[in-house]
Amino acid sequence: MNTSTEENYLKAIYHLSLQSENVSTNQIAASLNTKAASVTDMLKKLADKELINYAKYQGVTLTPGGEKIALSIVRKHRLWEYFLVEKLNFKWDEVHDVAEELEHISSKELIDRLDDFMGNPKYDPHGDPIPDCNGLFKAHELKPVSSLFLNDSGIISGVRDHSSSFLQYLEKMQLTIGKKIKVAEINDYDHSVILNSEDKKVHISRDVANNLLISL
Amino acid sequence: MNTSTEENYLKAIYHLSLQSENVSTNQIAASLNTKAASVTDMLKKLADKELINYAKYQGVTLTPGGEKIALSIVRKHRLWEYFLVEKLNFKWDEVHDVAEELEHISSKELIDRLDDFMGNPKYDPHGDPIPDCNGLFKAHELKPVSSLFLNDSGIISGVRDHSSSFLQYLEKMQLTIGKKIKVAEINDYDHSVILNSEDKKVHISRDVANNLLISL
DNA sequence: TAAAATTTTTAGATTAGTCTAAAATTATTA
DNA sequence: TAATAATTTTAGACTAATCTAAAAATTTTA
Repeated sequence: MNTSTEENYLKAIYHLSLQSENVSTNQIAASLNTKAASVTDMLKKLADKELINYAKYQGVTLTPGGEKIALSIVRKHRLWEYFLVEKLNFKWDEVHDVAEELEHISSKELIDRLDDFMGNPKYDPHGDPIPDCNGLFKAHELKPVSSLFLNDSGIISGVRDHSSSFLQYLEKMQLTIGKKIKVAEINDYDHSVILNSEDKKVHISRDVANNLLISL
Repeated sequence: MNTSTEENYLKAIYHLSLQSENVSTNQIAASLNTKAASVTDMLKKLADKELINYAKYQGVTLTPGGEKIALSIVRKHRLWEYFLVEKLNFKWDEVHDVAEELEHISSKELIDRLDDFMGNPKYDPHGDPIPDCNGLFKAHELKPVSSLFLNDSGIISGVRDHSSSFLQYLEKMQLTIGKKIKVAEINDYDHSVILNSEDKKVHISRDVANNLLISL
């Protein structure tokens, strides 16, 4: 078994790997709110366990074993988020911290039964795909609202920013997962966008448009 | 906040306190599968935090603050056990270890919502009372089968031994929570007991009779 | 391409929890 | 009640994870 801390490092490396091939010590330190020196120590430990490929100064990648563990943590995190929202009526901006704790409960039996109990959901409350018990998942084909052209339309299916302030903002604007939207206007000057959603016009900034993801 | 380890010590002291007024270092060591020296270290720490009353060589008791924390852990443990059995179809002998992990999830909001989700159950799958969100609970008035006389009857409402081997044995004998039983025969020689349960006779040893609890 | 800036690693401490072995205290019993 | 036994505490060491400060390596830039 691995410690929660090791699991958190593997998960962080997994998420960072989706952006850049080789993940740097500083990137990991930033994402875990820790110091580079601490990261180096842990990288040595994870490399000894053959969970990451690590060469001094060269950054890291996950080995297949490390990725398997990372995916099991992601699976647990997303299934617990789904449970909190769908069964316990938490709001989508309230679940992250609790799921960060729950994801380290080790029982595989527990998580597989929880998955069945909820009907094997494919996406969590933020639209992120939930790996199945073998670590497999199919991601939506998502693009940011900012990449759409005038009169393009789509369905809100995910977010790039998971911060509660962003999620609360979307909630207030009624731009939540599943809503159908259409681009009514694009402002050339500041790249803000006016959307049509359920017969109402919603004006969002370039930043928001960049972090709001659509499927067609 | 306290660490999981501190919580485990407080919980152990709480359970041991139900048996004997002052709890000894060795009792705690045995119940946590650790060594007396480790316990002494932790007792100092808990005393510094004013969670226990501790005088060298004299054993410990919980302070009101320590008891409050212990009860919150017991509440979480029992509610999670109820969830595992009632919602996820675990058997009553399979839930202990998972609940030992889940009881350390810190969110009070989570556990109070879980409580509501399940309809605020009063007893866990082993018949132990579940403290409410203020730490209050009413215990069943329970007595062991071994204390009954011929032709006495009652309802199986709890167990003294929580080991999975004992629980599995009861399951096999169909002596589970809620079953009505009547003492059909008491063997003077070995104190074994023959029970009538649902028109069937069940023969149990003195040991089993001692660990099986009845309400009238 | 050499100097400067940045990133990463090493060295050495610190904290929480644990351990063994030895010393101190308390309890038992003869 | 003095010797013995049992329990408890202290002393000193170890592991996991973290930190600061300094050294080493890499990258940037002029």
